[in-house]
Amino acid sequence: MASYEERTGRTREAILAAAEAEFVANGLAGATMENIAKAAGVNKALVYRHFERKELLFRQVLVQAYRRLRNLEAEFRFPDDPVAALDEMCGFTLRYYLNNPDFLTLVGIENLHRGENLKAVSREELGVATLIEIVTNLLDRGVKAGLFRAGLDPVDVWHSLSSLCWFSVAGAYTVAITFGRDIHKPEEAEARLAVIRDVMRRYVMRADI
Amino acid sequence: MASYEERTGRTREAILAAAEAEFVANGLAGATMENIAKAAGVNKALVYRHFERKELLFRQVLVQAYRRLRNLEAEFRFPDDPVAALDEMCGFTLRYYLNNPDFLTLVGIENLHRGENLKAVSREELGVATLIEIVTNLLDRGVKAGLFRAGLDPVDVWHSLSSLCWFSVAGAYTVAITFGRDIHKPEEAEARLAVIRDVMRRYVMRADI
Amino acid sequence: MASYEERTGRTREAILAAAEAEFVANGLAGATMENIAKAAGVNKALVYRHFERKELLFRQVLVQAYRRLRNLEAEFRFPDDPVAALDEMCGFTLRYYLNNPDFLTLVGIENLHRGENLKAVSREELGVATLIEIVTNLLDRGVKAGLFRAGLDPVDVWHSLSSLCWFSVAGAYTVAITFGRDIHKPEEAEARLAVIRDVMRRYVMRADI
Amino acid sequence: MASYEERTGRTREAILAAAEAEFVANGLAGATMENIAKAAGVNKALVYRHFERKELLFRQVLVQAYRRLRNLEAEFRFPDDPVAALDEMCGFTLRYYLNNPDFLTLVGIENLHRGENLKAVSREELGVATLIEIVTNLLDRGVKAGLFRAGLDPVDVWHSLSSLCWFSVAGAYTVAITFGRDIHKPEEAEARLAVIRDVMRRYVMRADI
DNA sequence: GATGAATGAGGATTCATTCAT
DNA sequence: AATGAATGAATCCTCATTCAT
Repeated sequence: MASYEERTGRTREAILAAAEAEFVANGLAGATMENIAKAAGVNKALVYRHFERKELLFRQVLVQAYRRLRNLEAEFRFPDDPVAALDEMCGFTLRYYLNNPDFLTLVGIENLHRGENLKAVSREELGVATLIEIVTNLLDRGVKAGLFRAGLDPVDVWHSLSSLCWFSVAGAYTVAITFGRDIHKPEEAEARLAVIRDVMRRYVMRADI
Repeated sequence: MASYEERTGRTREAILAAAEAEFVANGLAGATMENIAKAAGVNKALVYRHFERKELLFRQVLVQAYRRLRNLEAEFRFPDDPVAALDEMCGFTLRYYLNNPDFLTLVGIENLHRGENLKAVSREELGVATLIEIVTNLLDRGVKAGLFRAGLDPVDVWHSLSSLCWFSVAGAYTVAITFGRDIHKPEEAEARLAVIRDVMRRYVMRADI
Repeated sequence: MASYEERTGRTREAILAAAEAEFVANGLAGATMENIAKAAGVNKALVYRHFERKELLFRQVLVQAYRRLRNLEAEFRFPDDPVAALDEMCGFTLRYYLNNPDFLTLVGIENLHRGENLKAVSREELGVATLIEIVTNLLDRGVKAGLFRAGLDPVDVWHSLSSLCWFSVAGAYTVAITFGRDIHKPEEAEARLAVIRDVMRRYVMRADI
Repeated sequence: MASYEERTGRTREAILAAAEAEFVANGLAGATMENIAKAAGVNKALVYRHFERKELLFRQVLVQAYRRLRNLEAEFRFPDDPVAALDEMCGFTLRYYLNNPDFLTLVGIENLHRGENLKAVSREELGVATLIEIVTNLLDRGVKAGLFRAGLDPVDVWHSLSSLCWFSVAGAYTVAITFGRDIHKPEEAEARLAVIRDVMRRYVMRADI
C-alpha cells in the first residue's frame, strides 16, 4: 500500500478545503492558521509542514479554484446552434459564479493583492488555453452559419461576457444596497441573465438579419 | 475664530485620507490603526476619538469614496447627441475607475464583507437617485431622437455598462496574468473602451437603422 | 511634575533589571520576553514599546552592565604605593567578577555572538578611556618610584590582569569539574587571588631589586 | 562484514559533526534539531534514535571536543630546554584556541550553563590527569635545571597559562570593540603570544639569574 | 482636542519530541 | 537503522483598544 502518500494526500485535501472556506470568509489577512488547522482537524504545525506559509497556502487554494472552473469548462458540451450555444455560455458562466461565490471571492482577494500570488503560477497550471479555444470555436461556427459578425476577437468576447456575469455576482452586495437589485433572489437572477444574453447576442450577431 | 472647528476638520480629513490609503493598500483586516495615525501625523488615540472604531473609520472612508464619484457624476455634462452621450458615459466610467482604483478597491473590500458596512449608510448619503435620473434622461433623449430602443430599463443599462467597466479594472491583475491583456497600458485601455462602447451601442440602439 | 517621564523611567529600569536576570539565567536565545515582562510586572507589549526587539533589549542590558563596572572603576581610589595599588587592582577586579557574575555571563554571551550587539554601541558609551587612563597612571607612578619596568603597554597589562581574573570566574564551572579547584569557595578565591597578584607583580616589577 | 556498525558509526560521526557546528553557531537554546539533522543529511527522528535528547547530544559534542584537545596534548613533544618548552606550551595553547574556536565556544556555553552537562561526565573521559602530569614534568625539569622556582603548583601554573590564552581568544570580540586589539589579526596574535610568554616566564623562572 | 503609556488577546511561525511504517 | 507524518507547547511580535495626563 502507498499508505504514506495516501495519508498525506488526504491531509492535504482536508487542509486545502478548510483553508478555502477560511480565506473566503475572512480574507487573506483576516484568515488565521489556527482556524484552518482546527477546521481541517489537524495540528497547526502540520499545516505549515504541508504549505510552508499562509501566503503559499492561499496560492494553492487559488490554483485549485481556477482548476476546478477550467475543468468544468473543458467538459462542457454546447448545443449545435451557435446562438443557443452563446446563450448557454452566458447561462453557464452566470450560474457558475452564482453557485461558486468562493471562486469570485478568491479572485477578488487576489486582485486586491494585485495578482501577486497568481503571478507565481504557470499559465499551463491555470488552463487558460482551453477556454480561448472554446470561444474561438463558438465564434467560428456562428460566422460560418451566417449568424455572427466576422472578425470578433475571442478574448474581447469572453472578457465582455465574463464582465457582465462577474460584476452581477461579485458586486451583488453593494448593488443590492445602492440600486435595490438583489441577484441572490432567483427571479432577479433570471432577469439579469436575460439582459446579459441580450447584450451578448446584439454584440456578437449580425445586425442585418 | 472658527479655529477649533477648522483644526478639527483638517485633522479629520487627514485621518480619512490616511485611512483610505491604508485600507486600499492592506485591506480591512490588514490595515492598522498605528499606520493610519502615523500617516495622518497624529496620535493613535486621536483617531479613536474621531472615529471610535476601525470599522466605523472604514465606513466613513467608503461613504466618502462613493460621495466623490456621485458628485462628479452629477456635475458631468453630456453632449446633445445621445449616441455621443452614451460613448461619453462609457468613457467617463472606465476612466474614473482607472484613475480611481481606490474606489474599486474599497467597494471590492466591502463586497468581500457582504456589504455589512454600506448597509448602515442611508441611500440618500450615497446619492444614488441622481445617477438613475441621468441614465433615464439619456435613454429618453435617445428614444425621442429615434436612435435608441424603447422600453429599456435604466438600471439594467447602467448595470451592464458598469459591469463592463468594473471588471476591466477590478479584475485587471488576474486578467493580465491569465489572458495577457493589461488595461494599465494606455493603448489597451483605449482598445477596451472601444469594445465597451461597441457593446453598449449595439445593446441600446435600434438595430433597424 | 514630570510624571510621564518619571513613570517611563521607572518602567524602563524595571524591565532592564528583569531582562538582565533572564538573559543571565537563560542566554539570549533561551530568554523569553514573556518571562521578562512578568518579572518586570508589566505587559509584554510594553517591553516591545520600550525596547522594540529582544536583541535591542539585550544590547541595552549589556551597555548598562559595562557602564556599571566602568563607573565603579572611575570612582576607585588606589593606595599611594604602586605595588599595593597593583595588588588592589587585582583584588578589585577578581572580586568584582566574583560578585557580579552577571557581567561575565553577559559579556560571555556577547562573545558567543561575536560581539554583534556591542559593535552597535559607541565607545564613549562604554567608557573605555577612563580605564586605560587609570592603568597608565598606575604604571607611570610605579616607574617613577623605580619599582616597575619602563615601557610596559597599559593595554597589555590590563589584558593580562583581566584574563587571569576572568577565566578564574567565567571558567569556574568547567575548571571545578576538571581540575577540582572551585573558586566559589572563599579560601580558594583567596588562594587564586594570591597567585594572580604574584603573576602580575612579577610581570610588572623590575626583576633586579 | 561489519557494515551495519560501520554505517552506524559514520552516521553518528556525521550527526556529531553537524551538531557541533550548529551548537557553536547558535548556542544550546538556539540550535535546532532540524538544522542538525539536515546538515548531517539524515532524518530528524534518527538523531533522536542515536542521542535521545538535544541535551545529551550537546553533552557528547562537548566530550568529543575535550577529548580532541587532550589527545593532542598527550601527543605533544616538548623541547628539552625547559624555557623553550614553556614557550612552546604557551604557543601551543594559544594556537589551539585560535584554531579551534569551537572548543572555546562549547566550553563557554557549558559555563553559561554552570557546567551541568560536564558534571555528568567522568573525569577519566575528560583525560585531565595527563595534562597535569605534563605540567608537573615540565616544572620538575625546570627546577632541576636550576631555571624555575621550586614549589610551584602545576594546577596554578596551568590555570594561569590557560587564563591568559583563553580570554585572549574567548573575549576577543568584546576586547576588539572596547580596546581595539583584535587577536584575529596574525600580527596581533604574535604580539599577544609574546606578552603571554613574558608573563609566564617571569612567573615561573627564578628572578635571581 | 491631543498625547504617551499601558494592556490583553491573538496570530504567525518554530521546535523538541513522538508515532507509524 | 531509517523515514515521513503528526503533535503540543512555546515564542516572538503585533494590534485594537483604553487610560491618565
